[in-house]
Amino acid sequence: MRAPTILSEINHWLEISFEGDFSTARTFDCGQCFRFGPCSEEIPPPPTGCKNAVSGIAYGRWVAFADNGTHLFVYGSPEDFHAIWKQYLGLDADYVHANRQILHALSGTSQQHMQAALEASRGIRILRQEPWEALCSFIISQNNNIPRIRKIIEALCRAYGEKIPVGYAFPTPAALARAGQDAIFSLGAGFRASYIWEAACKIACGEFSLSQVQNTQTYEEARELLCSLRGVGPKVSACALLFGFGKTEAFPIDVWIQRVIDVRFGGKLDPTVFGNWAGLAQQYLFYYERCAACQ
DNA sequence: GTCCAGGATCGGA
DNA sequence: TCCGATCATGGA
Repeated sequence: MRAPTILSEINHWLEISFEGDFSTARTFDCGQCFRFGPCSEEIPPPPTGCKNAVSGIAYGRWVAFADNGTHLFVYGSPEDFHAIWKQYLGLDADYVHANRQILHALSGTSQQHMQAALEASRGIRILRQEPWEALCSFIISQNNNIPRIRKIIEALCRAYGEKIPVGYAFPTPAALARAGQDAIFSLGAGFRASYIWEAACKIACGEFSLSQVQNTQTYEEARELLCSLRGVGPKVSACALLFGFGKTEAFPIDVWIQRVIDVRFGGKLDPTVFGNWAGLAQQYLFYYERCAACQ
């Protein structure tokens, strides 16, 4: 595939050329990350033709993204684009191939449903988030709704994240370990506070290694490691591995995905048919089903 | 007041 | 192994 390249730079907006599709709105509104929203900061507007600019914080940096349907625009330095955002946005992965693989894994009505899901979700990319942020975020997500997940995460960042030029970084495990379980509870985390605090303590003191999860030989091994943490089960571990560890074969099954499988795939869908891109197929189905529910 | 939210844990059958 | 209750909280 053709490597993503910077075409121009105007008012700190980098214009990026890349292969495949990219939708800013869908990528940041499909429930995989919780720290991005409509760009309200006073910065130069993105070049003409752009809509749905979003901004947020990842890897300890404030950043904004926008697109005009064909090109992507990144508000940041070329150095950060190559060092961080290229990978973060999945521009280094072959989505043309991925989409083909996902569709060809199915046939008949199953393939038609997947085709519809892909069209509805076109341009969604699986973000490569920081492992701890993804793990912690999806621990918070359990039996919770997205607006409140965002609210709890923002409270955590404001209270225990490092202050950066615009906003706050996601708090480190050490910072949350020091904060204590009661403090995390008081920010609105509810029964999840003990899960967050215990995981933070184990990581901070070295009893649990995120890099060991990253470097396991098999996916199953990584999943078992994460599930050894209290408050981390099949769904949370799969989301963390997919969005935080770049393990795109993960296929998180929540109530929405289970509904898709029951209603559109006759009650059974084997994720392994999508190979290394099961997670992307899952995200298409998730967005598709949630959109259908909104209309 | 009731129900639900990108679930996981625990106790009892 | 399976199943239901329970876990905080806030918005609909």
